[in-house]
Amino acid sequence: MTADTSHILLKRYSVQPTAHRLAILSVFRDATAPLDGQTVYEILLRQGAGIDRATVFRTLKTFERAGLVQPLEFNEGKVRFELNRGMHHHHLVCTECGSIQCLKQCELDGMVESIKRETGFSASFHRLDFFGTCAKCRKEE
Amino acid sequence: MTADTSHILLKRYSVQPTAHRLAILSVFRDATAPLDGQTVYEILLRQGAGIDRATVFRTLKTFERAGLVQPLEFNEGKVRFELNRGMHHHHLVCTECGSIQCLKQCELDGMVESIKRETGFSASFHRLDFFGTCAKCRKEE
DNA sequence: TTTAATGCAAAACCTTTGCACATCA
DNA sequence: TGATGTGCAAAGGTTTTGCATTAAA
Repeated sequence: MTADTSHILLKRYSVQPTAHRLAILSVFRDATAPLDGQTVYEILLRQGAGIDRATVFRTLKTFERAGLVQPLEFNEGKVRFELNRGMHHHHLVCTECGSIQCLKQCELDGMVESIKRETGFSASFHRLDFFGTCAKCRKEE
Repeated sequence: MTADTSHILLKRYSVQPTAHRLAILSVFRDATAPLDGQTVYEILLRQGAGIDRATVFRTLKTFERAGLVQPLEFNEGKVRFELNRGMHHHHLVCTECGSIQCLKQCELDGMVESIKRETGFSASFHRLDFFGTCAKCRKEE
């Protein structure tokens, strides 16, 4: 991913592409798991970016409202975010090592339909996360 | 539900049944939606119970560890809990009025199986919550 | 020039913790 | 008595906010 595509991506989501926002977006593009605000802030500091924590949190809210990232909660007392890469999916959260894997896709469209039919509730999005023990931790026991 | 059955319930979960814990349990039994610690605390104060906030939060952790309640997160910056009434289920969270309904049951056992087969991840529990607009709010628009 | 983004400092909010005292087994 | 629960006060961690300054459209 070049800086150019990041620039275009922000514009597509109607987010003004500043240097800080491009940097934050880049952190998410490099990430292998959803990140919380404090972690994003620390990564940027380590990269030598002079940025304020408040800016990071404000930007995450901006990204969220724009639909660029999705908030996730894994029972940690904080909110993580992940890039909205088009393909909606779910997570496997290992309660031993803390690793978070993504499932390839979501198979709940039928469920959304039947909920609407039966309850009148119109679900615009959903979250499905599995908590348990990952393959690696299972072997180690 | 009598006070007696609450007493027995706590013992069954190996939780020492004190007056405060019975009161907190009773709040959950009367609740129609999952509750966060601060709300439980305020309900108890309104009922005239002299209890400390720390005791409420400590008790919720105790209940959670004992398996008596389940923690839930709905993107609110706080944790809600609901009584573990045996029947595992999911939620419909209205993003307009904030109401939370429960679905009758869960149909994801097959998915848990296929995840284990395909990824080796052993899911001991999961969370599935739908966010959108409830029937009432849809009509009002 | 007019609007939006940022840094700084402070605060808000939810939650946890240390310690002394009270209560239960 | 010995272990556990509780109140009080303080602090921890995450996130938000007001305001002056800076940068962008």
